[in-house]
Amino acid sequence: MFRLSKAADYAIRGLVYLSMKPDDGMSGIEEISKARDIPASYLAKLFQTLAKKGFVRSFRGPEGGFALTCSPRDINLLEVIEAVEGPIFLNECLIQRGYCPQDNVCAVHHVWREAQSRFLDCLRS
Amino acid sequence: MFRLSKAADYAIRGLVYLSMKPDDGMSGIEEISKARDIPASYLAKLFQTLAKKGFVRSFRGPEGGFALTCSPRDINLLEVIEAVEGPIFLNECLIQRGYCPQDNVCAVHHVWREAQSRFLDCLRS
DNA sequence: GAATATAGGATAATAAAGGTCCTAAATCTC
DNA sequence: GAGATTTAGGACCTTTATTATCCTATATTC
Repeated sequence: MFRLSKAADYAIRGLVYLSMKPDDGMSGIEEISKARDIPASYLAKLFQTLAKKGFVRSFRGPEGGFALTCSPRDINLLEVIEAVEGPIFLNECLIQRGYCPQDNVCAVHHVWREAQSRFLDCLRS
Repeated sequence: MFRLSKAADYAIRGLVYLSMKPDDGMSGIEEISKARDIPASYLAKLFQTLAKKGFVRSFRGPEGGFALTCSPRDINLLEVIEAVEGPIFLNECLIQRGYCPQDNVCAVHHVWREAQSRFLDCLRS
C-alpha cells in the first residue's frame, strides 16, 4: 500500500543514530535499540544485512558493535531502502521493457514511469 | 514493498477500458474482465467500490453494466488509487503533523515529505 | 577459558492483499 | 407475473509479505 516498510524505516533510523555519534561511532545493537525504540533482535538482523551490503562494519566481542564504513554524506536513502527491501518498482510493467504485454496499449504506462522516476530521484539526492 | 496494488491496477485498467468505448460506454463486468484479463469476481468487487465513490454508475438487469459518470479527462489517477486502497502516505510520521514523536530529531523526515509530495503531484496531473 | 557481542539461519506470528462464492435485489424481456 | 440477466453486498478462504523471536555458532577481549 505504498508504505515505507518498517525494515527500511528501522534501518535508516539506526544508521542516522550511528551517524550522530562522535568519532568512530561504535554502538551495540542493544544501545541503538533502546535509544530509538526498535525491537533488538529485529534490528540485529537488519544490521546483518546492512553489514553485508557494506554500509556498516561489525566488531564482535566485548566493546564490539557496529560502525559506519563511510561518511554519512556518502549514503543515499534509496540504496539503504533497496538493500533492506529489494529493488523498488511501482508496477510490474516497469520491471523491464517489453515485460508488459499491453505495453503499447496501456495509456497510463508512461505516468507510472514518470512518477516512479521522480520519486526515486528524490530519494537518491 | 512500494508496489502499486493489483486492486488499483485493475481498477485503473477497467476505467481505461470504459473510457475507450464509444458513446455511453456501457460494459458488463464479464466483458471488461475478458478484455483485460482480470478475474471477474474480483473486478466486480472493485467496481462496487468505484461506483460508491462516484467514478462509475451501475445498471442492473439485462443489458446492464457499468459506465463512466464523467469524462475520462476529469479523472485523476491518485483519486482512483486512493478510492481503492485508502490514503497514501509514505511513512507513519507523515500521516499528520505531530504524530511522529521524533519529529524534530528525525533528520530524514523532510526527505519523506518531499518525495511523497512529488510522487503524488505527478499522479494528480 | 570465561564473558560478551555479532553472524546466521530456522521458524513463528501477524497482517495485508488477492481472490472466490453465495445470496439478495434490481431490471429487462416475454 | 415468471424467468433471465446483472450488479450489490458480504462471508470466507488462500497466498504472500512483513515483522519478530530464538537458538546455535563464531569471533574478540580480558
